[in-house]
Amino acid sequence: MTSTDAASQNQKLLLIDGHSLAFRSFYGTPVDVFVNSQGQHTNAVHGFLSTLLSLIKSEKPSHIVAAFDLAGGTFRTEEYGEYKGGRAETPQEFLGQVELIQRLLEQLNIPSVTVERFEADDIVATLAKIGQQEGMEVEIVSGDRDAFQLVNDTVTVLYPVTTGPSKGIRRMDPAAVEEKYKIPPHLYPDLAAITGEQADNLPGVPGVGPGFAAKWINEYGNLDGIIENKEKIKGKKGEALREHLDDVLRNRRLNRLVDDLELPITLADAAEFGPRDPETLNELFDELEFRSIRQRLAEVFSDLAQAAAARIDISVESVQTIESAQEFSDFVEGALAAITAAERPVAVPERLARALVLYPVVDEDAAEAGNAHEQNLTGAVLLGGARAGWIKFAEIDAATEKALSDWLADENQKKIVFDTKLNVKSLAARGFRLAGVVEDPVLSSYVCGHVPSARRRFFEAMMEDLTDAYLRTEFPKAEVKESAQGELFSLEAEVDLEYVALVARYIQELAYALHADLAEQNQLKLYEEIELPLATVLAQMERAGIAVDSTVLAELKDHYNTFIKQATEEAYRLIDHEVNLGSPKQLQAVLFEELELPTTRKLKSGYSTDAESMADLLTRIDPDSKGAQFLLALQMYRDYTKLKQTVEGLQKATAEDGRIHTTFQQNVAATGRLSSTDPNLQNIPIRTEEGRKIRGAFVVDPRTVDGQQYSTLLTADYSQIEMRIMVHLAQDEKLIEAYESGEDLHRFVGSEVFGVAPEDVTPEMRAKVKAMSYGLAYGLSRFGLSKQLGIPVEEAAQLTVNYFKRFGDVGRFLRGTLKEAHQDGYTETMFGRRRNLPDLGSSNRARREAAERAALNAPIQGSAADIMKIAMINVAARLEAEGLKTRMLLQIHDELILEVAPGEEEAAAAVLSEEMSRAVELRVPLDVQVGSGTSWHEAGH
DNA sequence: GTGAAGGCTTA
DNA sequence: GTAAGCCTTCACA
Repeated sequence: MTSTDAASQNQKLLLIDGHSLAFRSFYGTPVDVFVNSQGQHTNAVHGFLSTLLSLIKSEKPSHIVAAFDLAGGTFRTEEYGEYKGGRAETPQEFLGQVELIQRLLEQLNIPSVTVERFEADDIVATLAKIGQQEGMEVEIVSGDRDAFQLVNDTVTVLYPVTTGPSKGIRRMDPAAVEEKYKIPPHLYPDLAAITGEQADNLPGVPGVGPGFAAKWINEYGNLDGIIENKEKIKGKKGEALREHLDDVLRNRRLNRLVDDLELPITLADAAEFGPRDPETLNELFDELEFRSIRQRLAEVFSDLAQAAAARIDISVESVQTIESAQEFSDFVEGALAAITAAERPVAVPERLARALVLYPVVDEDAAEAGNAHEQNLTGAVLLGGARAGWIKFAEIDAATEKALSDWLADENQKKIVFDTKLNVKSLAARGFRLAGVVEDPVLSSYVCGHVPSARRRFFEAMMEDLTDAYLRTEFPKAEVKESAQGELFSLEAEVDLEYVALVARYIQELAYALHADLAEQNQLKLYEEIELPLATVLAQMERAGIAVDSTVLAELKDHYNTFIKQATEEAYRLIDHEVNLGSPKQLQAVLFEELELPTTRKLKSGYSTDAESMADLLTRIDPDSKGAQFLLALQMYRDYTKLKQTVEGLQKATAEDGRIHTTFQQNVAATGRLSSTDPNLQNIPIRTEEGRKIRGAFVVDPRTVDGQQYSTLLTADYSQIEMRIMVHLAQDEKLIEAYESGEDLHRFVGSEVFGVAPEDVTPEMRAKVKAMSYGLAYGLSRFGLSKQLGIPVEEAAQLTVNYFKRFGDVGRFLRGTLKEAHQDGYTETMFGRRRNLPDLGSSNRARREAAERAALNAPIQGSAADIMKIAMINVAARLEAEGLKTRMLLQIHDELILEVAPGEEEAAAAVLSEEMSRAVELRVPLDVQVGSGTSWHEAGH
């Protein structure tokens, strides 16, 4: 193979018929969504760029050229005045968009070629020929069928289909053309000459379509052959052909593409595409008011840049074992100096230029034996650049431990830590305090929109996913070898130093890439002022846990069990046999076959047996019937089984210290909320009296631990925080006033919507507007509202109309939120937290509408989450600053639970309610309700 | 053992 | 209609 062959081997030339793609994009992208504030429509520009980016990503061209038509005549109009005549006038909204596309292409360094008196097609044909001669693969993006004549083994036409079900790019290779037209591509112009081309205003032979044209071509070889044998063609169609032969010949002259034009560019000019100057490009995007697509563009081109650059090895140079205080300080100094010296794929962000990776290493054996909520540490890896140090806790003297301890607690010694919350806990268990964490990939990736799926929340999976996404390489997995017995076991019992140091190096490179992404997305503030400090607060809460009274739990379990037994026996008696009441499948057989009850809503297989369906069934059947009695027994069985399971879960989760230590997930909820697992303490029952009893088992710790006692539990919750945020964001003066006056909001809204005095608002009216108001924050539809309230859809629709008539600002706010979300592809909370919603662009209606509801809710729910997080940080800081021993234990979205030290009751209540209500200043007051008692049940009253 | 389906709890 | 987590059953490895 010669060197030229090698060079051209992977070269691919992408040719774009600019006007054609612009037009296709115009009709394939909603026109009313893409308008900038100057009133310039930009939908064609957006669609064009979007297609271009997908093509660059999927086709990986080495060269790109766009060809455009010029205004004014071409050699074709000179020959035939009506060529392309009779077209509808260009839509008003399309005007100016081609110029914008050309400016965009210029910024992307993609040549836009025009030639006087010729069309874009001719330029494309010329370039296709040149590319082919150079041995390149050629792909032509064009919605003009004339381009099909260029198709051969190395030239493909990518034909955009912008509407209909088969939306996307159709790849027209020789086989595809032949399949569609039953003739080889080079004969396509012969066929088109006969049938004519409506789009070009070229009439063909009347009554002859592509079927007959193809038949003739196959019979006589080509158009010339047909003309030679024209007398042999019989019937009306033969007659019509002979009559319109001049048209056919003219069509054939006009649809022949010219492939030997003189062009103002060479192929070399097409090879250097990519953003020219980020600032100018951003200015153009600002002008277009495009947001989300910038990210896509950056991704596409950073992929290219990374693929083009030689892959940089992520490796560790040396691992030094640190055994003395002197070695420790020498190492820290050396590692800090090594940061900038190391070779790496990503530049070091300035804020991380003097930060070392801290990677505490878990003792696997001890971890399995000990309790799960704290890891047992065997030592720690420190790393700067490619230099690693290893400190084994068991093998250092007091002076070394002191040096390490001081370094960990010094907030001026900056650290990069993967999972701050976990490591603050683990280090605390060993008596170390951790401060100065400036980067945590768990949190930065979350803020950047990376929400790990439930199954990929563990360390290795996250490292794999983030390494793939940000470093474009593979994360090396821990080695697992087979033992002689064939069992799999990890070799990490004896710490594999080389490996853990390498992991630290990957954490470092991820930190750099993620931190840069944070800065780019303008989210450093949210990250540094909320998420990072919150991690330490949460670590303290998890470490504290909440005390439970195991006697109460045991009694509750017995209590619930008696009802379960009663319900089970009653159910069996009614149907004369046993059945597993926990099995929906078996229940279906009993209810709908044996008892022949009316059917409920359909599921994938069978009919629903859920509580709502059962309640509905009860209203439809004779209350004295066997069926009704069975349903009542089932309801009781379900209610009490659920409660018993909850109690059992809590019993299992109670640690040796008599407390339950939940884990707060800080990086899994799409809106910015926390979640709680192992066990979930955010869904402890409250709505029924029987369920509420479980809250009585959560108590203030009766014991004295390390000389510390506690006297009460203190709870505080925000009242109607999401409604208040909606009113604030919508700036609805009437609702703001209602909140300021301290009036019952739903009563006020009810009086407005139903046009009665506030005192005349009935409970039904109040319930309706309350559901409506909350529905708004959930992106409600009139169908959802009608179902919720059990009223006809028309009444729900009328209610909505009346609501927005009175509170127009709320409607405007919601519409504006949706429009912005569509434009940007994401929503933002008051503090700039983003939620990406790629499904807003889905062609699947159900998915799109679900994304729209999420878009309406995310800014509201997310802002509430932000506010609570700020309050938590401030509460923790105030408690510490005032030297109080009172501590925070739980957060349940809009509620905080504190354990109060004796004598601090008043001070703690003041701190809590003050910090919660002043976490943010809104146009409406943030009411906080406080309660206290010796149990959660009592405090919640 | 694993994963989906169905069901239920919270804010 | 939003956002979560956890339980049991059942079919499949």
